[in-house]
Amino acid sequence: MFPTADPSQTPSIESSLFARLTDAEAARVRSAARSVHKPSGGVFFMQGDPADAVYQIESGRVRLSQVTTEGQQILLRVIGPGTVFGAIALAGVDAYPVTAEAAEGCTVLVWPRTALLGLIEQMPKLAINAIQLMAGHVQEFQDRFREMATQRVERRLARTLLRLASQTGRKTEEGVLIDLALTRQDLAEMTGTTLYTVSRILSQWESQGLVRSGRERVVIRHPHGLVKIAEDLGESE
Amino acid sequence: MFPTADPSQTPSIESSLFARLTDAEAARVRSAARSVHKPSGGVFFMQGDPADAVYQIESGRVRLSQVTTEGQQILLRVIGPGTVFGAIALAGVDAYPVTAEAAEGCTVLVWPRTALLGLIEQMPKLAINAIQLMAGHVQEFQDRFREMATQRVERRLARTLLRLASQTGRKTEEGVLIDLALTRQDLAEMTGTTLYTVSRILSQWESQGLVRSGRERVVIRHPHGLVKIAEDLGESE
DNA sequence: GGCTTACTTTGTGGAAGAGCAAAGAAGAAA
DNA sequence: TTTCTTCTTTGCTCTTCCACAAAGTAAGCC
Repeated sequence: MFPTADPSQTPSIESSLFARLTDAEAARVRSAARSVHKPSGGVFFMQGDPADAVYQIESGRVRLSQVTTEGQQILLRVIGPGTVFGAIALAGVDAYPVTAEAAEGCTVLVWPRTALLGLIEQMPKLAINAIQLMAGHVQEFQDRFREMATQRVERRLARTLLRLASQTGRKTEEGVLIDLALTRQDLAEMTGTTLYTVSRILSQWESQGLVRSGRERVVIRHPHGLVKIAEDLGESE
Repeated sequence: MFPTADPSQTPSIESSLFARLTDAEAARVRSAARSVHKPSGGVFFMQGDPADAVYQIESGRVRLSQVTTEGQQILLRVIGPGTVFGAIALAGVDAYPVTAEAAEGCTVLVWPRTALLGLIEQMPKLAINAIQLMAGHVQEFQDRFREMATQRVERRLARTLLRLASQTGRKTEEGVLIDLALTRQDLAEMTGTTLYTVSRILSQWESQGLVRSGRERVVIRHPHGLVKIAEDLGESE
């Protein structure tokens, strides 16, 4: 009942590169990578850097953001263990379109682009996995684009929180805690609004008992209420 | 100077499935498809249909649209010859997330999902091509998402028109004619606004001599002016 | 503790754009 | 031709949301 069965809600498949590989194959893929650690704030790559490696998170969280030509920043996603990023390198694009930085201490696997391409040549299942990965992203951004085009801020914010909760939420006795140091500014960038509007909406929700929020912290006390807002169920249960 | 060198402008690579295949390989891939014709308005697949085939346009134009749970429609893209669509079927997703219909009489190549997957197993280059295809879409929608989140309607509309012009525009003595029967409603759905706002902006541009617009018709008379709006170059140059 | 810094809240004003209504074109059909 | 339908324009109102300002609050550091 919580992340809902709404078809438009991004399913967050996060099919790893290793899906449906045999143990031996997985080991082989794994051994082509090296493990790297970054402290909080460390940068994996910057927007514009040559796209020459693919990453998978072992532990920690990574922020993917983008800066517009006018200098406005937006936060595309915050991802956690198991998630692949930088897969665009497989497509022979010259530069990463986003910046990836460690939101906390992170350990990641890194494959040099050419190594992974070589493996794909020999292991079609790996290619299918990569395609699935990409397809998931296409869907996610198509959905978010549509959301952005058709829905109002309050609803988008509700969705952002629900997405974050389902990805990295942790149950506490108070509710689902979003276990990331996200400022109002960050939430605003993810939702496509301003920090002021985020603050106002959260205050309103707090007065309704839906959430409890503090500095860089949001606890969802009544997920069902947020889902109602996210899907505009009006007053029907 | 026209479609611009702005990095955020979607490059529209449209790398076909056939890129970098030898003639023999291309012929083999080609022979796994059957050619199908649809009259204008014909539907290739509906949002929600089982995703069991991949398409490439030989001639004509195809509209890809999506309907939200509330019944709002948006027009994601209008694509032309050479463009692949329905590639999501490769990812083993159960249903197409969009509806594809012929905007005019269309001839397309159709690959059954399983056939193409079989070919991919034997032809790694094909897999890479598919990955490239997907990666292009990820970038496109990431860009459009960012655009939507950070930019105002006027600029988004300018970009929409420039994109359409570069894809399907035809030079006339009056300017670049967008050679598609797109209503104000269609443009609004692509841009993420209302038909009223589109109409107003076009009127304004017309009075400035930038475009000439009529029923389901837009001629860009002064592309550079639109580019200026799309990129907010102010009065420079 | 007090000081500094970063984050958050809230008030106010204003602009962008949505939404409705109604009238005007442009095709299509009869 | 006239009629019908669809698309477009424009005026008006109203909501949403942005933007700035200023004060409040929490965290880190000396």
